[in-house]
Amino acid sequence: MADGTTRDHIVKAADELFYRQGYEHTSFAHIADAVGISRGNFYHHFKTKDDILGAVIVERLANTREMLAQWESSNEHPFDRIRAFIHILIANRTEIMRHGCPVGTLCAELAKLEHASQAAANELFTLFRGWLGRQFTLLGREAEADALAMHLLASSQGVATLANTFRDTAFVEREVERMGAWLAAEVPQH
Amino acid sequence: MADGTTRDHIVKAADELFYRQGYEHTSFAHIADAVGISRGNFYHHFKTKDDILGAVIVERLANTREMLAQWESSNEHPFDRIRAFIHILIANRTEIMRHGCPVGTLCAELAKLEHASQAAANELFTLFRGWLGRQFTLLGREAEADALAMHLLASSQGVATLANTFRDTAFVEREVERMGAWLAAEVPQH
DNA sequence: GTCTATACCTGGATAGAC
DNA sequence: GTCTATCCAGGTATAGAC
Repeated sequence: MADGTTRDHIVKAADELFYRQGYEHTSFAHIADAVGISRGNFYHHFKTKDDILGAVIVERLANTREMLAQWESSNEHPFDRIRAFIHILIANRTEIMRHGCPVGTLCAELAKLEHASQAAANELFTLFRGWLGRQFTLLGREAEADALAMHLLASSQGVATLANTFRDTAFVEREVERMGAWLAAEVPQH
Repeated sequence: MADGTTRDHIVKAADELFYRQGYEHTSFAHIADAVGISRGNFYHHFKTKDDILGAVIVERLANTREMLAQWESSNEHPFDRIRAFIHILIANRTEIMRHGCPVGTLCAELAKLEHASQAAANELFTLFRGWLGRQFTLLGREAEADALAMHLLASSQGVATLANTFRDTAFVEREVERMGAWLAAEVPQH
């Protein structure tokens, strides 16, 4: 997202507000206040609120792809790449304890709304799933790569949900430790 | 909930709709249609929409306590009781794949809304947490009982979230299998 | 490209008849 | 205890001036 344009500011503000407050609960007034524009001005940039959500998801997909590429380029060994994935629970723990996982909570909300952008949002999970699966394949676990990827995704989602409910830092650290041990046991050839 | 009264019907319908559509997305019109009463009639039974949510949570807490007592009375050994907990992922898999876990998704939504009933909803998780912890204590894992309970809760939440996203029955069965294996490894003295 | 003003609707909530 | 009628706030969306 090239910084500067009003459209970009709208997407950025909407992204944060959708994460913190939920999509449905966030009104144009909220976004307008955050960006510092008038409500009427939205419709020069987007036709509907759903369009803003669509742009937010496109933005998140791009950011996610970039993050995965980053983890890949800065970690030679797939084992360390997967550890980088696990580590986001620690790196983002403050935000996760406050608002949950941005991917999981968005997909859950859109599922309840039976929203048209549900499939697009689910693609966020699919990105992680595919990427993790490829790392497990590289580690010689080709046959179970997808199952291992799904298990790791599920583990991180569960930690995020309970971290959000109980706001317990020690719990998050303990579970991250456990996930690291699980990973080491699954790919001992490291 | 004694069957029969209009108030009970409202709570029951609201419970289901809050689960399927989310709390905020469910309007009085939705509930009125489901129960077959007029909108104005609500206010004879409840002062506000929040009051309906409060009644729904009270109802869910009672049902949960009953379910836990049931698992306890119909399973002599704590190991089997914990297995009963894990098994709800299988028993309720159709609903979970459609709408997620009723506890996890409600707590997540209320957290985003910063809703006054957040603490009451979180108590649902606390019921499971305490009950599971007591079972692990009975199994001789007193020191780590709460951590084991939290881990199991997190596992089931993660499975529910991804089941909701990907609607994959095989995934749920695989993860339940895995949870059973984990349990057997944690309490081998069974 | 941004603003103000406003239309239109939905949703929660109230009043009062029956 | 249930209904109809209605109020009011807030939310999305539009029109049109600047």
